[in-house]
Amino acid sequence: MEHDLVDLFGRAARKIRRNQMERLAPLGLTPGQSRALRVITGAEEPLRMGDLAERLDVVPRSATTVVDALEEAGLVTRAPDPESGRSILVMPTDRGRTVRTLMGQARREAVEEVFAPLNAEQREQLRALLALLDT
Amino acid sequence: MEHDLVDLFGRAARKIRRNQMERLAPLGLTPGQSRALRVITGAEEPLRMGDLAERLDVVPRSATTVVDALEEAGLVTRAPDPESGRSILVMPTDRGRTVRTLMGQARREAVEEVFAPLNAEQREQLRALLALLDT
DNA sequence: TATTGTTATACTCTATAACTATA
DNA sequence: TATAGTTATAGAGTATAACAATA
Repeated sequence: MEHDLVDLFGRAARKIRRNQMERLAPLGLTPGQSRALRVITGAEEPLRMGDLAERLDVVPRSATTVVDALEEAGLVTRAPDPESGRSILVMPTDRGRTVRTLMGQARREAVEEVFAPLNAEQREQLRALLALLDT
Repeated sequence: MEHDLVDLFGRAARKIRRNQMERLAPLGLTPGQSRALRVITGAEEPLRMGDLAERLDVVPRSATTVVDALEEAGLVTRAPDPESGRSILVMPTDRGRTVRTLMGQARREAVEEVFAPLNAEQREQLRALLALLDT
């Protein structure tokens, strides 16, 4: 095995990405849209665009693109923030919440497929190590 | 921490990608080009395009793009395979080998920065877990 | 003048499909 | 007809810079 950590990361990331695209396509979602929908439906309060971008770990401009797509698909709506005036709030529609549920199922199947070589203990180990990197 | 394995993977992958782009930019390389140059310079024999694609885990068309860029930068050359006629061999130039060395340095610095939160034992654990996924 | 989000634009990575040349 | 690589094209993700509206 001549692959270093970065290589192995890239290989796993490509595999995950392909799997996600395949599983999410029937729902009309890309992996990035699914991620954003998960954050938006998971938030306790409607999110401002800037906060969404931060949680997604992307620049604000990138959040605009993904919310445009989700809005056009009828899964989220934008509304002016009554408290700010220059902020915009994003919140899920009923359909968005429904799709979010279906998506969760697809996602679990995807995880099961990609991480099949790891047992429960190994997955937890991996999760803990990756969490350390997320700082 | 509300992130699952796939999320954490994505977050780490984005961090690695940003770091690599920054470190490799001074060399005029993208992460994908650097990866290909590493495979090409690391091969014992000149590689056929198809073999390169396979080792990079991409479709042949994607190998064409990256080799185009490396060739234009004077880091690799293409030559017809004397044994096949419809195959094309890719091999590094002297400059390609030089850049490969500089690149190795940049890469080690990048790894050190991104994986700083992990000690040697944890990195080895992570490497082993990721290797299990690479099947 | 600083902040929030968007329009405009570009680049990286990857993929499918159709075509060319060879076998 | 099957294989190797390329041309043509597209879509997903991300980014910087310039701008409008608001504060």
